[in-house]
Amino acid sequence: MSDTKSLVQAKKNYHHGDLRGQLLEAVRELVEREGPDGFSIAEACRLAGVSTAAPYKHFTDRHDILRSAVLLAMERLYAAMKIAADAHPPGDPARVAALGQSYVDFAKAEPGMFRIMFGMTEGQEDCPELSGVGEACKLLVEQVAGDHMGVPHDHPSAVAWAYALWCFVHGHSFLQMDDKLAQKVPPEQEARMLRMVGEVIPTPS
Amino acid sequence: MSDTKSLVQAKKNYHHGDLRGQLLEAVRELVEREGPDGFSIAEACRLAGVSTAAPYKHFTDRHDILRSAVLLAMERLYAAMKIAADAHPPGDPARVAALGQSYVDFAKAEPGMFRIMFGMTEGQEDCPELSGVGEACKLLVEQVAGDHMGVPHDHPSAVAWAYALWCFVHGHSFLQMDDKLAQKVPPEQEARMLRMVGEVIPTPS
DNA sequence: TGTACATCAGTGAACGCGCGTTCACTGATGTAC
DNA sequence: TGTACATCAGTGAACGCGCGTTCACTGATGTAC
Repeated sequence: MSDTKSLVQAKKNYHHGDLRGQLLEAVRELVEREGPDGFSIAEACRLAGVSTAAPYKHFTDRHDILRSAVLLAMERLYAAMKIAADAHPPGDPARVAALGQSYVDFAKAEPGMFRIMFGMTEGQEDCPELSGVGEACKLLVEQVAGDHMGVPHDHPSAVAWAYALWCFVHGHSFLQMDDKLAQKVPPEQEARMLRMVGEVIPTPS
Repeated sequence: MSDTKSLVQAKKNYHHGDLRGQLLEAVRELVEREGPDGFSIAEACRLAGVSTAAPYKHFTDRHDILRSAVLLAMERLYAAMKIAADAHPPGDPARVAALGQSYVDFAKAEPGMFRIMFGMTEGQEDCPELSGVGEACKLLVEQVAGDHMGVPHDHPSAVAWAYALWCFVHGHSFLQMDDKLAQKVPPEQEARMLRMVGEVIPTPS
């Protein structure tokens, strides 16, 4: 048994079980291990234990693979945010904090994918599925913000505050990944910061 | 006159005036035009109008070039932040807003370099000069925060609030560059948001 | 149940490409006399 | 002022490499009879 098989654990014989899914998983693994630039089709194939021609049975080209991997990651992020939001009743300040924490946790768990999701310029601009999940995330934050402020989710104040929240949490996520300019923030301080954010109740104007 | 020359405007004959500087400028140009990944030594040489071997008289390798370009960009960022901070008296809420605005403006003016500065994982970890400028930026924000709150720059509350400020502005910068998840924020709203941040005066604990 | 066949997910060899880096070289410049 | 020479920033050709993509192929699987 080669170590390639042990890593991805499949490939019974000729026909793969789910090569598409396994390739996307290989991409994720590579991006996390080697960094956002450390991904190539060849490497992913090696990881999945197939020839370099195999992916073209499931994807049109390199962009398609990366886009699909990003879409999956976005769905993971949305799922995490949803779970966090659902764990607290509307209006509970802890709900805002939990939502933010889920975002930060995702960035810490998958820094490579997170960077690609928000730092890519390559060729994933016009992808309706991607913008769909993006919109869903945005809506979720706006709903939590609206509940928090006691206004509908599409109230301008809720939208504005949701955006400000997002900025804050997004920036914190990036700075923690980089640790180039910023100090590492210990978990307690991070939690306290997010709790404070949840306690701010802007007055709707 | 080739368009290469017209772009970078130099190379009198054999000896270049300042090839080092011109290569770094070419990198900046390429990164802004083609995106963070669209940089190669070969392309930069083409832009500067020299052979692909020339850079090795000034840099040790690819990493060295990129690191030098990032360092220059960091110094531009610091200079912009310093000017913004110096334009207002200590304690003036407008000073905080101006500092934030300078940061956002830089990200908008040089999105490619900004992404590389804060998104690179390649090989610029152990660069004392880089961390030096990074520290200087951080100190500047902490000083502005301390002045704003009426405490010394190294007071824990100033440090914490400076970090929070940075998160917010950094996140906003990234979200505006991406415009994947977030709407484009019009300049007036951006200015209002930064002004509001400047009006928050956290009580030091 | 057994055979014939269509399907299509895989192979593996090959391609052209642009890259980073090296090498021996060349020729412009500044300095010593 | 003029000549000889050391310096060193440039050249241009070459290299090996890994990449993305293609191609004709092969063989496992499911279905029809």
